Amino acid sequence: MPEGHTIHRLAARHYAILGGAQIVATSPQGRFAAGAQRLTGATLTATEAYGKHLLHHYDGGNGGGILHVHLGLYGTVTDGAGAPPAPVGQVRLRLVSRRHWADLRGPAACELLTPAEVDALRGRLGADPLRDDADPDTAGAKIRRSARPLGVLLLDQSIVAGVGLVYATEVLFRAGIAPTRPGRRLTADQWQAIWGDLVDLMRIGAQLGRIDTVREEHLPEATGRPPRADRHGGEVYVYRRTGSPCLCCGDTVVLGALAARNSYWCQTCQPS
DNA sequence: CAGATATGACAAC
DNA sequence: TTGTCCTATCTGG
Repeated sequence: MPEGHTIHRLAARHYAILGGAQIVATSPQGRFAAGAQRLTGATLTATEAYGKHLLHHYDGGNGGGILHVHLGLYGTVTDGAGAPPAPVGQVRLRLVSRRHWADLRGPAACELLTPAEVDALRGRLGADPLRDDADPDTAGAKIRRSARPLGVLLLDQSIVAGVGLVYATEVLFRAGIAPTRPGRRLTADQWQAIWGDLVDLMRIGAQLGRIDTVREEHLPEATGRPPRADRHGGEVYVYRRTGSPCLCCGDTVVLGALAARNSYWCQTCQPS
């Protein structure tokens, strides 16, 4: 779940259900007890997302502050209306207002930051396709200057913030470029196309709440193949489809390893 | 029920 | 590059 679209969606969702309300925070698991204590009685005044980082701004209470959450690989958030249910599993943080509740499990980061620390966090993040203040030109310059493979560069959060393995994999398929190609072999036009596609895809992802990258016009007409639900919830061309036929040309999707992370591509549709 | 797996990131060799 | 963090879910026996 947790690529940038999920985090932006959570920021909006949390403001919708908890914004402007006084919060009672607890840490049923215990690992964020001190932080929950500080948030209790505070009002959630704003939420925002930078890449894969979620921020809640709290005023008042026992100190308030800025809550920083990074879901990492396993983190999840659930929420609901009315009184919260008995905690199930390892709930790091539970936020409760008069009308709603939200539970956080398994985050890589759950901490309170000062404004200066938030500035530092922003400073080490690159262009976020889901933010209006993104600077794609700087990101493009870094990529087109690098010898590292595109499959690695697109995952570098200091270059592009919020893109994860699924979006990086799929946007390169849609661009017809192998993830092994060095960044410096990318033309300015190709970067523009990739950036624009990331903006489109991630906006759709934030709206739908899942990653869906397959375009009807790409599919072989004759098959009439129904959408294939993948574990991450949407439909994709090559992500985690190792050994299966490419949806466009029928060639076998291959799996590689770039900088200790998997990469998937079609060697026919995506020449190096 | 044990084991493998996962959309991430960082430290340590 | 490898190991570690952290949790839920899915797989096979």
